[in-house]
Parts: sequence; C-alpha cells; structure tokens
Amino acid sequence: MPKSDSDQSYHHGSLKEAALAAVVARLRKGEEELPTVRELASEIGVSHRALYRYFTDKDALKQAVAGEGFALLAERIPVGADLTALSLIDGFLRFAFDEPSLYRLMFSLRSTALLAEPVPGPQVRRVIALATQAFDDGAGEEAVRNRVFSAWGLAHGLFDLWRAGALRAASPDLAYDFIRARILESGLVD
Amino acid sequence: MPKSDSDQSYHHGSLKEAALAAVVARLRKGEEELPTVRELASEIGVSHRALYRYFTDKDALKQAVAGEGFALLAERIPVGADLTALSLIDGFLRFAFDEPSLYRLMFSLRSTALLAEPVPGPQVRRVIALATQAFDDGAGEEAVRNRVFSAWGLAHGLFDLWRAGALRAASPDLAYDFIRARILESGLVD
DNA sequence: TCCTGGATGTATCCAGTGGATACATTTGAG
DNA sequence: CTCAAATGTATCCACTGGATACATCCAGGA
Repeated sequence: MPKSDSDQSYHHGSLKEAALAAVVARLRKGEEELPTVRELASEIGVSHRALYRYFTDKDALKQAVAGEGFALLAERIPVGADLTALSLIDGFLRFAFDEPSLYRLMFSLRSTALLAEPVPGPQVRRVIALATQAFDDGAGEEAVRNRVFSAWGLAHGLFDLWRAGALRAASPDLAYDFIRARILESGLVD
Repeated sequence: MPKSDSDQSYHHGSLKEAALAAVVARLRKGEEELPTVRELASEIGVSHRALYRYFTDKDALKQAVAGEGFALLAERIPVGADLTALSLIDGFLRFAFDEPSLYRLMFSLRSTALLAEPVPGPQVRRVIALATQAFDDGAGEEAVRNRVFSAWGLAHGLFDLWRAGALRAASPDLAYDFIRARILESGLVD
C-alpha cells in the first residue's frame, strides 16, 4: 500500500516509480538530456546515492526510462479493428513529434540495451508485435517483416533527419506533413 | 611550413589538425565515444587546456569531427558519370557500415549544429548537393528533393534501427544486404 | 642585435559527476 | 519483542569540463 505523500518517513516507499515518473515528466517538458542523478534525487527528496539501490548505474536508469517510453508509444497505437498500417504510422509519428526528447532517448540505446530484460525489451517487443499485426496482409511472414521494417525505417529515418536539422522544415507541423506524405507515396501503406 | 615531427618545440604547430586526426582515428578503430579532452591531449602530447584554444568547448570539437566525417563521406560518393542514385546509396551505406561510430557522431548533432559554420555546414551541404545531383532525373525540383529525402531517410533509418539493435541481423553484412534490398524494392532507385 | 607584443601552450584551481564503502534507520516476519 | 533484511544517508574518491593566471615562443621593427 502506498504511503501518503505527506508522510515524511525515512523510507520513500516508491522511489523507483517516483524517479521514473520524474525523469519522464522532465523529458516531456522539453528537457533534452537526462538530469544528473543528484538533481533527480533532490527533486524527489532523497540523497543521490539512494537511487543506486534501484538502478545499478545511470545507464540502467536510462534503459528503464526507455521502457516507459516504449510503453507510452504502445499506448498511442490503436488496438483491434482500429489497428491498421496507417493508424500505426500516425500513432508512431505523433508520439515522436509530441515527445521528441523521450523518443530520442529511446533510440539512443546501444544495441545490447534495446532488447534487455527486464526493460526495455518487453516494451520494445510489444511495439514490434503491434506493427507486425498492423502490416499483416496474409502475405508471407518475411514479406510482412520486410514491410514493417521499411515503414519503420522510413518513418524513423525521416524523423531523425528532421531532428538532426537536415530537413529544414519551417515548423514541426510541416515536417510531420512532409514525412507522412513521403510514407504515403512509398506505397508501403494503403 | 610544418615543423619536423621530431622537433620537440614548445609550440605544437598543427595542434588542431592533430587533434581532429586523432579523434577520427579513434572512432574508426571502433571507439564508440569521443575521448575525454584529457586523454586526447595526452595522446597528442599537450596539456588538456591547449585544445581549448582551438575549440571553444567539447561540442565544438564534436562539430569539427563531424565535419571531417561528412568530408570522408563525400569522398565515398562517385563523381561525374559514375554518380547515380544507386552508386550514391552504396557509397553512403558502405560508409555507415565501415565507420559506424563516426556515422553515429555525425548524426547525433543538434539541429542547430548540423549546418553550423564553419563546420560541419559546408561538408553537409556538399553531400546534399551530390545527392540532389544523383537523383535529378529532370523532374521538378520538389519531386527530386522528395526522392532524395525519402531515400536518405530510408537508408539512415534502417541503418539506425540496426545500430540500435531493432534489426536483429546475424551480421553486419546481412544487415547491409537487408537494407540495400529494402531500398531497391522501394522503387526510389532504378 | 635587441626588444616587444601577440600567439600558443601550461599550471593550477574549481564545482559537479558517477561511483564505492560504511553506517543509520525503518520495517516486517517469527 | 527481536533481529535480520530492506531502505536511505554520509562521506569519500577519481575524473570531468571549465576558468584564470602564467610561461614560452615567434615575428617584426628600431
């Protein structure tokens, strides 16, 4: 049972969750980088060493934040009959443009970290499974996989080029429209 | 006139060039991250503060390294009659797979840094100009630009997904083949 | 030749970082 | 009620990027 917020007890009670929530909130507010461990700890009201009980190092914290990110991404993807290739792409792109800092962190993981257990591997696989379902048109497994990664690669690549500054779009909205148009004309999505 | 290497004079003589070359060499040897300024300085044989005369901060060093990277990328792109959409893509992909650390650094710049003067803006524009030329089939300017960025986005995105670990390819060679196949079947390149 | 001023590199200090170790407090199972 | 485990703290460390003051070298003019 979570203790009341006003309870100034020695034990925080839900330090791990509080830390993840605080980092995600910061990134969603526009912060580009992870806060320092000391900043994060003082925001939560604990010593900077307390966080190392839950995260072996700052990279582990980063992985956990990425896990939250992929979970939030999955929430943007429609389920059931509403899950189509186009609605998937729209959900994906909207997430990327809405939460660019979080998105960037998610895809800045090393290859050994992206599918790591317990985070963010399961959350990543969840997104891939949804994408595979959205693109499954009854063709062979390999053909579906190919289209999933072509579409993912195109969306991710164009977004990242925009983020890096190579796509000199006048506004995020115009960049979004440009990327969506390129995906539609690719023929990968009908 | 450059002084002889054995000349142990107080002034290094070409510290900036030596620093850039050392960083690029490290990245090409497989180092994932930039060295610390102290490591870099000691490798060159100067104090760690000496480098700050040529680079206002470590970010400026990063930009300069990215400039070298884009210049090296441009060298991989054929010129004249050999410059086609396909040969451009091949040169681009080969560079990315040959120098993944350098490639990653180049595209990890902030949007305000990618086109910065004096580096790496000019080198980046050079690559874009070559790509535009390679994809110019006489269609309208906008159509050419659209195809350039679709192809760039697809190549960059698939490579970055592989780098991040989302493309579980058994080997870099298989990843290269996979990405090349997706680009060819996209219809962007003939 | 000498000297002088700017350019180049050094010495030394600083606050902040991630990490390690030892210790204090609280909680809960028996 | 007790005591071991869980949770958080205090304090130390090596290292980082940066700032300031100083040392050395070079080129040009008298």
